[in-house]
Amino acid sequence: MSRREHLYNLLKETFLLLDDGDRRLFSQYNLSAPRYYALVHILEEPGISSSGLSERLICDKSNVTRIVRGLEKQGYLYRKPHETDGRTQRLYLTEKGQTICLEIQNSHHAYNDARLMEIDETTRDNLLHTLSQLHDSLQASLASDNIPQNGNSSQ
Amino acid sequence: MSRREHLYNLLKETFLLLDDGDRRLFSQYNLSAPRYYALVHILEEPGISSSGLSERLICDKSNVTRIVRGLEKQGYLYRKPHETDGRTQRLYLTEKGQTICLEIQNSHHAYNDARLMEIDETTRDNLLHTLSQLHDSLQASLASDNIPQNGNSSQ
DNA sequence: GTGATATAGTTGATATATCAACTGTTGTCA
DNA sequence: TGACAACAGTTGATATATCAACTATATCAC
Repeated sequence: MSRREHLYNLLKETFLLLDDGDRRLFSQYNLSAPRYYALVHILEEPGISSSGLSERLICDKSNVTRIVRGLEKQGYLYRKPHETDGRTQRLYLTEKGQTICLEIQNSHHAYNDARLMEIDETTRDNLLHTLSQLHDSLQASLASDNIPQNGNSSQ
Repeated sequence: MSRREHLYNLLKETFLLLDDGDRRLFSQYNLSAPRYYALVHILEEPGISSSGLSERLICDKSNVTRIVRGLEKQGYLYRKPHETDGRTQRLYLTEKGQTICLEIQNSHHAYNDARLMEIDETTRDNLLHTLSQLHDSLQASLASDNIPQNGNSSQ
């Protein structure tokens, strides 16, 4: 396996490890990751619309419809029609929703601290720096739509 | 935002950029990432069982049932009952399946080379090294089931 | 050999994700 | 003002993912 292929696999696996830990953490509170992040965004911007939320969650708005419905059923948020725009609904956390969101935020931060404190500070700074470079370069390459084309588009 | 929180977000975003590029690449061939990786594993180990495949894909075997069904419908694989074990089915790629899998593998490798060649070699080696440390440390921490417990399991 | 147990694979329920199509509302502009 | 485009949100179809429950076969223990 080439060095670059190795780096690719390492990045994916490292993410999956982080993600798996997150999933386990959130599930202790009977929440999925998407539902938790929806709560966080509404906490940061009470009254946000579904469209606004879909931009922040970087997902389709139809997905937000369903996530919001679930959180509403759990009693963590409620909707109010927009004062002037009849198309829009504003999203707010209930008290229960605020409480649980803050609680999970705390334990998530603590968890991240614990997980990422295992490696020493020099390594961490180093990683931060080099990863930033890769991140920016990937972002630039995606923005320029730099995906290899295949000639014979096999259906 | 703390340095550790920053590193966490950076890792997630970098992965998402890689993943988004992958998704776009595979979709040029009318395949999803899970279907593509299923093909790769069957190519590497012809005759593998669904259970074996679910271990390699790290997902539930019921998920494999559905992915295999889709690939069968696309004409990329076929099943044969196991010679001695009546419970097991063996999975094989059709010629069409082999062809497309090899084709995508090539363009995926080329794509990875291109994406990851943007950063210079020193940075890449450095990243590889530090990321390895983090990866191993995360793996160890997950293995020891090191997830913060919440006292009041709010349901 | 038979009875308990484990394994392989499927199905059903549900959540998440996308895309396409649709309903209403708002905004534009001629 | 009245047609038309843009936008907000929902629903339906489909794919992916999990878990629980089930069938059928295999294996182990006695």
